[in-house]
Amino acid sequence: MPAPLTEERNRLDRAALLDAAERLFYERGVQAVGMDEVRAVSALPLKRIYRFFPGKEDLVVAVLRRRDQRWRESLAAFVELVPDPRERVLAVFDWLADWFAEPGFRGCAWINAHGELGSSSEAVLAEVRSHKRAFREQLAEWVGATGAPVAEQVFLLVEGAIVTAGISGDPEPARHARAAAAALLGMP
Amino acid sequence: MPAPLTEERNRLDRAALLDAAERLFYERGVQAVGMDEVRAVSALPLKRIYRFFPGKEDLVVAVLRRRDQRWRESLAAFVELVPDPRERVLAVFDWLADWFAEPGFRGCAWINAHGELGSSSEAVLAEVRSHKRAFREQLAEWVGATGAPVAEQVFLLVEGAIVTAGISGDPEPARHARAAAAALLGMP
DNA sequence: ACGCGTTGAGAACGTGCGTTCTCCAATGAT
DNA sequence: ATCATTGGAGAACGCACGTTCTCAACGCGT
Repeated sequence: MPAPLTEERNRLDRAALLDAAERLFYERGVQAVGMDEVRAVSALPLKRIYRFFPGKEDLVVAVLRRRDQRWRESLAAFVELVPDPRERVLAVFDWLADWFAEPGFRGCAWINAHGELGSSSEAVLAEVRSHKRAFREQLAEWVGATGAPVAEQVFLLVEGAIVTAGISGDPEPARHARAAAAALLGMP
Repeated sequence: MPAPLTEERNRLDRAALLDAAERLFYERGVQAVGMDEVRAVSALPLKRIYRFFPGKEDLVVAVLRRRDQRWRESLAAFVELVPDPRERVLAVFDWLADWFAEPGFRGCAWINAHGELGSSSEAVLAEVRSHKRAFREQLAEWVGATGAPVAEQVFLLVEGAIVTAGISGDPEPARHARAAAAALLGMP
């Protein structure tokens, strides 16, 4: 019964591949990273990489999709510890502040991918829009629970904060966006 | 005295080159456009292009710099027609709404360039930061004139609206951001 | 122990990039 | 008219990419 062993190894290697690709793509951009570098960092034969994903575009999409899961789950796990609806919305910005302060933070992976590939890869564009839609709905539920009809506005603050922190390299936008969200929620 | 004629032709050709490059880079991304395509669209010999700009990176920076001038001047000309300070700030979002609705709108050229080249080109990164700083200061003056200390928050709303409109292809974020700005300015 | 199908490691391939070089026509001074 | 110099048009170069191919080593059923 080597079959289960093979499957287990597949799972691990696939994860290692996505780890390597995600790190490289996020740090340096998709087009600036060659498949050979992905191979070197993942320590997987090129042949096996192309068995997992038939082309680079598929790898990019898979990276974004897995990151979407992790990113939104991590955010949800953090903010849902906060019981009060309005404080819960503000906790989103506390989570952002922690994220912005992480070493190697370089803005939103989906926005970056959109700028780089949004016009040339239909699949990447769809994945970016899917992530943004999912996050927007997630956020809209939390904001909706406060009773204030400002979900879209809070979403724009989050997006602005991520982009600005990514470009400036400064986590400060999280605090300003938090203050703005508090005002919109009627918390003086 | 062919010198003045030559200079005039240089000015025109340089403008045609920047026009071609700006259109191509914005529509399809910088890395997706080859210098040969810039040559074809600008109808200039490659040799002359490389006389104007020693490398593609210099061309990219020049495109961003000229666009920054045009973009901020156009915005200022629009909003400074409005005398009332608070209405003037809201006019920024009306200008954004018009921009978002233009055919071929594909988000913020500087944010896109940052996602694509921010980690590999120091010169592009500096140009992007310079544009964002200049715009932020411009906006801070207009917001400052209202007396409300919310310049940074309004800036984040603008950035969020641009990014979101660029990804979704929908100009609606301008209206939501406008409503949020009005609330922050204390306009019920 | 022994074939035999599968895998790993990396060379090879075709393509397209940014950049430079070649060559010839046009121009302007003598 | 001639000749030196410039500038245009595009071929050529070197390189790096995504992808595919080669071939030796290995594992497993018999």
